[in-house]
Amino acid sequence: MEHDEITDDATDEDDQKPQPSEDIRKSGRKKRPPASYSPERTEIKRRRLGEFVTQQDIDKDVKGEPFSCGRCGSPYVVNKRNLIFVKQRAKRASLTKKPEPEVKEHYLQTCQVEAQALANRLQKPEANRLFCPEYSKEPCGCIQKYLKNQGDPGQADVRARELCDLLQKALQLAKLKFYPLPELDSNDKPIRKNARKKNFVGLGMGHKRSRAFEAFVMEKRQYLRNVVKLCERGCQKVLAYSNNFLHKRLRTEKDNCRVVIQRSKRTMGLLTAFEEFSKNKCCVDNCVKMADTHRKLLADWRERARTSQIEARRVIAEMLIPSAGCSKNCYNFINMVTGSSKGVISKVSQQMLWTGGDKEPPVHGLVKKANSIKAEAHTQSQPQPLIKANTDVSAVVNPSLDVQDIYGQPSGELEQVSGHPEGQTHSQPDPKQQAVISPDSQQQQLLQLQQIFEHQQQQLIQQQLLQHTLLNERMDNSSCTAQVENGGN
DNA sequence: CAGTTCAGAGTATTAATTCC
DNA sequence: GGAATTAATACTCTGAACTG
Repeated sequence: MEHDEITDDATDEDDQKPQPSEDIRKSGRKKRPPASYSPERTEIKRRRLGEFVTQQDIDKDVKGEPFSCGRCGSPYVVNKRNLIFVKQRAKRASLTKKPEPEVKEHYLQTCQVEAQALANRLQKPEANRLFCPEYSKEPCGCIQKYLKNQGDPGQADVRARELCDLLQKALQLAKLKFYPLPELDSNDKPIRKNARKKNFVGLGMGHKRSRAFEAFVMEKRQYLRNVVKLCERGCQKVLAYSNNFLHKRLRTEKDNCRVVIQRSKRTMGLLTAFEEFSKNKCCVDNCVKMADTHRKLLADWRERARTSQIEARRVIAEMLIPSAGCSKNCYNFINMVTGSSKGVISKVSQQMLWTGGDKEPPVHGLVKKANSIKAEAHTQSQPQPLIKANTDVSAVVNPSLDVQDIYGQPSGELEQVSGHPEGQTHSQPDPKQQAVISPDSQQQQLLQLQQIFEHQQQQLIQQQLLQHTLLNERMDNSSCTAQVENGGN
């Protein structure tokens, strides 16, 4: 009876043992083989998990030659599963790469020709804007599809006229400004000089769009998105507004940006109330019980997560801090509290693992890029000795180089394994940027980086030793089993 | 249950431009 | 020169479906 209640994990362990003979109890039920709680697994299961277990596997996987760690002598490269993921990802990325510029260009030209033909047919010049330019992996063409393929084909021009009317109205309203325009003469010049100044034109010097345009865009955008089913770029084409028009934070507005971001339950205030938490099941540890005991903490976490994406990541990181060994809040619970998706939680979790518990989120890629461009420009204007010192620094502190050398892996394939993931880059300042940092702080940073690197290396070595030990145990066991079997035969 | 994948959507940045 | 606008681009997040 107790055996039947053993968890799946335990069952997994059970079927790893060789089963010499199927003993039958008096009751007629099969006798279960003795359960082992060691981390052994069956050949099939081990292969499914992507672990490398045989000598054959070892020989195959490292450049076709037997691998041996320069420090600990382990024949393993950290974790083959990660290697496989990296390879698969690289393979998939190559399959889903962006279209060639010529292909995209050709697509846009075709769109323009078709739209021009439509404009001629309708005798509305504005209609030459009526096409969707979006082309990331595949052409979107939402506007074209709506005009050609949806509903009665005979009504295509009716639908085109409808979109064209919206476009005309949008273009008309787009000319209006937030501030009253001065009266113009026949040459489109203000009748009175400095007329705008007298009307007290505020920030933006009269560029700001009118409320009428804003209201029109907001209303019709909903219709185009929800009813006509156009993509965002398609809506922008029809309603003559830009990406920034929606998202740019204006200094002259209280709410900053015009669009209400409706991207998550969190921002929409649709998260589960704390009172309801205990009614939901999250995991075996029942993390949701915290809603009864630590409600203030949860409320604080939720409030912080609501403020920004970056803060949300910090909160997730805090929630992922292990307590009592490796026990930590489950993904479902974190999702309930913060509203963040599993993908993000998973990313943060990985970053925490890679960095040994660094809670700070990585710098946004564009900021990183912009900084490196600025630093590069700055470096070029710096005196030569500083640049040289900088180069040395990069050579010393770049763990990926060293680790890759140790493992003898081809570059690019081990970036995840090498303890130098994307998420970690924030804690390691761009070497190029260090050109502008004083020598003292540079030395301090260098010291910190070296400590981080040493810590990572220790972790890797520990992992390898563990795997080595496990393999030896397995090989011992399997050789024993083989001997027993041979003896039996 | 932890983690991955992927399409679609949102976000952040640059560079050019306009206007005063 | 400063504050607004734009398009283009690249990056990140969400959420559902899926895997092991």
